[in-house]
Amino acid sequence: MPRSLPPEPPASACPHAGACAGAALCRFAPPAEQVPHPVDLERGARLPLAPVTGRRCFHAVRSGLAAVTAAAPDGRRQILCLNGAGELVCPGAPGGPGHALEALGPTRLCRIDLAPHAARLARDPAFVEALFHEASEGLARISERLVTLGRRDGPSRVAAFLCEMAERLGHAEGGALRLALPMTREDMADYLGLNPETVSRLLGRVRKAGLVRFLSPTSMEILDARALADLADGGAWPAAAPA
Amino acid sequence: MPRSLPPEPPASACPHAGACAGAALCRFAPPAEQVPHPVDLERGARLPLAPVTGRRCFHAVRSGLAAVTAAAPDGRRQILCLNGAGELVCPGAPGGPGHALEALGPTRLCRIDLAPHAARLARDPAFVEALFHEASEGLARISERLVTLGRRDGPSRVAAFLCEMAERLGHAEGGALRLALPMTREDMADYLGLNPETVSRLLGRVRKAGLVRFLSPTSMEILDARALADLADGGAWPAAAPA
DNA sequence: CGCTCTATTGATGATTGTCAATAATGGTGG
DNA sequence: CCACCATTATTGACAATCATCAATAGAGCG
Repeated sequence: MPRSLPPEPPASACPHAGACAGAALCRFAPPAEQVPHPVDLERGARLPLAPVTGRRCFHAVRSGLAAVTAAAPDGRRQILCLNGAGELVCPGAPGGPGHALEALGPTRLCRIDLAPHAARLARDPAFVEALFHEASEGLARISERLVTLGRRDGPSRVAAFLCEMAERLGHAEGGALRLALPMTREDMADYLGLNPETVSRLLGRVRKAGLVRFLSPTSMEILDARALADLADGGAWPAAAPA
Repeated sequence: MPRSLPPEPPASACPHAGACAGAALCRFAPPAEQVPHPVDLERGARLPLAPVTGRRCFHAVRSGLAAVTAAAPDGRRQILCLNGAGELVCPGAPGGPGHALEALGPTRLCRIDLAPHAARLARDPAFVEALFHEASEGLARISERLVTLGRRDGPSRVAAFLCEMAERLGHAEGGALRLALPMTREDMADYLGLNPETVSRLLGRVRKAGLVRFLSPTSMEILDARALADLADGGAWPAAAPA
């Protein structure tokens, strides 16, 4: 699995014959441009995010998992947002030095280059409205994350993370909710403002409490989503499961 | 001073005869609407931020200091962004329960209600572009803050905060850079993801190191902006000043 | 002048980070 | 198919940071 691309979602409203998954911006490309521009990245591959190109060239995640990352002053990485299959990488995201779009696993992107049509599109209210809508969504998501990093402790962050990812990327599998996250503990730490050892410890506690079951370090089943949500909201740990 | 409004900046490009300070959106209001809609708030006053109104009704800060706040699951407050005189409260900011625009001191806002013209403006690319531009700016600022909360320790957060506010709200005064912040330690703590006692301690350390001088708890002079910037970027503390 | 809210400071504990060692995983090549 | 290797994950010990509780001091406002 690791060397090959993960499965792709079904075709969507995107005119690129399903090549771009749910890219709200594809429809503004003229028919001649409506062909997929797939970009395959392997884990760790980074695409620089320049402020200029960010408004003319967009990426939709077709499969895999991509992260918009920033560098702290001391060089450490902070993941600003995660985008799974079917999501558009937030337009208006900050670009510049230190910022990049990074693949966390084997990832296929659909590149939407609207630069040749920038002049025309800038006068298309529907296009700019779509742009604003996406930026607005991104703002709402990152605001939620700011609250998480500013006001939640470790257990709450990890629980909230699992809930969020389960909702966005999980899929039912024999009655249980299965979640395959192509992320290392370090990736999670960089997303949550913790360090990898702490993430590992907290995932261990969540496992021992019987809230999740690990099939591998990156694949798990959510056993008690309710308790997880409670924990995310500052609730207490449930008693450890007997088994 | 506390009961009266702080001084206002000079008139800007805003057509409201300088009533709105630098509001990029004012110019889209028809002439009949180009009269000030001042809203005076005293410290602690909160305006609910609904997702719907957020796109039709905007606020520019004419004087004072306003904060977009969110509530953590446990009820604690997290300040998402600060807006001083001359700044437009970020459009596209998330609304909904727990979110509000709160005055941190006596504050006068200029309310820009474009709801009656929403239909027309939605078809004006220049308007939507201005909206996207503002949302994009907000996204860049909040991303920077996410890095701060996720990857900076207390001293670095406080130093970065002082640098940021000095740049945005400070004014030269007899060779020194003076900064009057209408914020309590608790406000700063809610902005920085710390608690008030920690903020107080860290400000004390910054003071003892000779980087700032306090004229009152909310008014200070930046004595060594360079050392402050170094500290914000993870540098070491300079030796304590003799005096 | 006194009152209330805010700020400071101290003592203490909990959480998290750091360093280090071991175990497990996943991929590679024999 | 199995052994090997590099990377990742886990776990422990310890230190540093930050939060909490509490008491005192100071500021702003009536």
